[in-house]
Amino acid sequence: MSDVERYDPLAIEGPIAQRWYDERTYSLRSDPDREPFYALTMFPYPSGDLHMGHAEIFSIHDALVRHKRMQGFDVLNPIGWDAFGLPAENAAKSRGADPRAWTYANIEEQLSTIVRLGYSFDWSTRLHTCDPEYYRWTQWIFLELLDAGLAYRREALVNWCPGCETVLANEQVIDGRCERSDDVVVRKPLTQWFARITDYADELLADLDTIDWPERVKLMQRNWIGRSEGAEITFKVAAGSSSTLPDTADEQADEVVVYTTRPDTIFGATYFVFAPEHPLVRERMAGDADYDAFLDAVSKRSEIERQSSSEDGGKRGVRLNFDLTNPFTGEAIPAYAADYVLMDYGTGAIMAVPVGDQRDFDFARQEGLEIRVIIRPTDEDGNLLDELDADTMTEAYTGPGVMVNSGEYDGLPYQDAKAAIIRDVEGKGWGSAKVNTRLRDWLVSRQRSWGPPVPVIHCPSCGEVGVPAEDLPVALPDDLDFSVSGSPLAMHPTWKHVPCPACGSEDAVRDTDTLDTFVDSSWYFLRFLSPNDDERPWPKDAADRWLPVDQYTGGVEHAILHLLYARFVTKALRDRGHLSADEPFQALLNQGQVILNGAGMSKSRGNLVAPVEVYGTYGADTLRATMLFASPPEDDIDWADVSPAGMHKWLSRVWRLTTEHLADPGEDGPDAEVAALRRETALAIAGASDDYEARKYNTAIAKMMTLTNAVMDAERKGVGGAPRREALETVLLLLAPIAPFITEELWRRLGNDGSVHAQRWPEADASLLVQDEVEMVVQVNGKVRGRIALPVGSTQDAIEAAATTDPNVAEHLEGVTVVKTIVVPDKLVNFVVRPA
RNA sequence: GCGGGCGUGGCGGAGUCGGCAGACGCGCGGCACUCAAAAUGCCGUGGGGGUAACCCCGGGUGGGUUCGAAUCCCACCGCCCGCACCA
Repeated sequence: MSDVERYDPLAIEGPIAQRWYDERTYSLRSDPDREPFYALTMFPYPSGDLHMGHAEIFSIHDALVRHKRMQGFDVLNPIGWDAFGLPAENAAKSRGADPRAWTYANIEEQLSTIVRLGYSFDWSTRLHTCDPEYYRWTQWIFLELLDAGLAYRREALVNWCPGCETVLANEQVIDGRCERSDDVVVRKPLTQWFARITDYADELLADLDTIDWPERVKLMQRNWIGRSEGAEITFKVAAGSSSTLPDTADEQADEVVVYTTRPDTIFGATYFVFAPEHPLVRERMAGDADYDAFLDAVSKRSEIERQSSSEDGGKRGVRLNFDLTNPFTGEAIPAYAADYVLMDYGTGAIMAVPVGDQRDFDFARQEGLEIRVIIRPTDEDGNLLDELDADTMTEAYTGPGVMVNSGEYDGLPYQDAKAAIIRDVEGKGWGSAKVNTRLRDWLVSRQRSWGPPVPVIHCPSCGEVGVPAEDLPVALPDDLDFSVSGSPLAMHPTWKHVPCPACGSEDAVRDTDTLDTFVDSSWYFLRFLSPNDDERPWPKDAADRWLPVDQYTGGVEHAILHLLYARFVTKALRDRGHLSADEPFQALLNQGQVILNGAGMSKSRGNLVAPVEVYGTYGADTLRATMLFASPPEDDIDWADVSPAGMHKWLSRVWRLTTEHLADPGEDGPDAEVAALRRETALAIAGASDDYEARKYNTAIAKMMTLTNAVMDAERKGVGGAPRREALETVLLLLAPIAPFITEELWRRLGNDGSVHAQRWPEADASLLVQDEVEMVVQVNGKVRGRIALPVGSTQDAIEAAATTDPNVAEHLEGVTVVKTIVVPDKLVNFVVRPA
């Protein structure tokens, strides 16, 4: 044993990695005869060196990619960096670093680790979103949206993060806090750029059914879109309302539209609620001290406080100085303003039905308002249940029922009443059916400066003018002062002053906001199709060949943000004629996290395990294989539970078995043992192939381990020569996508031509998989009492006969009566007995 | 509160069209090699009983369906994730 070379991964891996990089070994062949396969992993943000999370996702992704290549696919496997964003700017602010230099230094560091770990990206596709050659086209996409009417600027109550000094999209606010900095977000009225993602809400919802994504991600998107069907109904301000205003308000102001998903409950609307900031309320309550105090209190409260007030059930509101008329009952009902109605959903006003809505119920109880029963509960089948009692009920009733106290609708099941009332509302001109979504338009502008400038010029006479395509990119100046508070770009002394492209006015200024990083990443998978093309963002025929991405891998943290935006941008670009795909990513895999002792690894916790600690000791193959063997890709990996040392031991065994075989191939050995090993080889191929298809790399590795165990077992029984070589080569082929270095090195040492990674994926010899004899289990009353060996396809009679000859089975059949015999061919036989 | 998912050895996990529970590995114990250790290899390893053949128990808990349940159904317990006043 001492005469063969030991497995020394640190010696063999580096040179191979460097060669793959230098020779661009994995650059796309783009062979039209091969079936295309677009494999994409979420491109990294260059925050520093690669961490364990990157290593895991890349290890999963690379196993998939290398397997697909061996299967003969023309694999597009690009890599780039999501290189714009706030950390670079923060580094500039806190330590005076140049954001560009900081970013590129981090990219180089990550790149060298990626190369070292043997991930087979196509380096010719490399891009960075902060390069002018890239963001030129990000700006072009914004102008496409602008031209299509899908980008617009308006004032809105938006989320402002004081820490980041910028606005945020709704999707970036988690529990009232900034998803980046964790600062409490405040609501401010500001004029901002939005993308009209709500135009695509229905399609974004419907097309979820066409893509192969984890159900929970699809569910999260469905919930986020939040589609609901209901009606908009107009309520009039009641005549004789105690308005303190002179009766000069125009007619429009005397009507209020509400959105409701339960028009059927309108006879139970006993009061009315406006959002505190509702314009009609502002107008009619102007000068009212109580209202002003209320509005002031509400606007000062953060989202967090609003939520905590909902937890204790408290809702704050004030009675307004007018009533509204319920169009169906003709009754005047009191109007309130309350913080539980939101200005930016529906119409900012609701009809309150306390009997059927928990929030309305809570508020009614709190304010002593009438709760009117207009529904008689039923079960799912329409059978009547006990009547509700407004005085004693403790919560709203939201289940099925039939209408009562609802005029001509009495007796109708609630769904029928909903349809009938919507019909009548439309007939009488009081409103119409309406679909609403929770999804709001995507706020894309940011008051930061390490991002693509919004390519718009504001002209005093022409208004908002898109920068002409030939003037792109609108480049960032090199001399931004990041030490200022606020936006460095806006503070720059000269940059924003340009003549208007339309009229030439010298008073025009550039928009000084930048586009959010999620705009950069909403289309990068398209730029990968022709990253160096300076004529166009991508060729349409390439998009049609490669899209949608066949397999996308990445973290579930992007379940809504990035994935929703990319879907929207894809659909918008499709409608502009730039591509044909309806969806960007056909299949999605969310890998689990790498954690330590049950807690996420993070710098702040101080529990980071750096990849280099593993590959610096055991090599990249061990790091990669350890991650894949630990669990299925979707599951979290607790680094405290895994054993790189154990994986290294097995890889060393593969090395030793192969090098020992080379040193002394030996003879084939006894026929029966040769047959057994060849069968194990075929089983490993069949099993591992299925596992690769199911992306269960942990069990695929287990099958390779079983085969190496079989090789050692066979060796003890005198098997060497060709059968052993075949088994060992099989291990190398099956392992190549997971541990690319050791397999490459051993494949070469075995004297084979070419790279192991250029081989065809092995196919199992089907004739070796079929057996002519099977072991069957014999049960008595469902308990295993024996095993018998029988030819495959034995008849029931033969099986029963053989089963009863087993001594232990016979013993259990003694003194009892067999009442039934269950035979599952080639699997088991079960005698059902009872005492005689 | 609403929605979704998951509970299998000391550990990671296999097995889930109902049909041999615990593949594979880690850890642990024993043995071989060695002066010794490391490395490597071999044997064992869910719990209990038995010299053994074997027997009993065992899949979060409790029920149910079935010849047969980790797998299907119901209830409960625990954990994880998402959403959270969206009318």
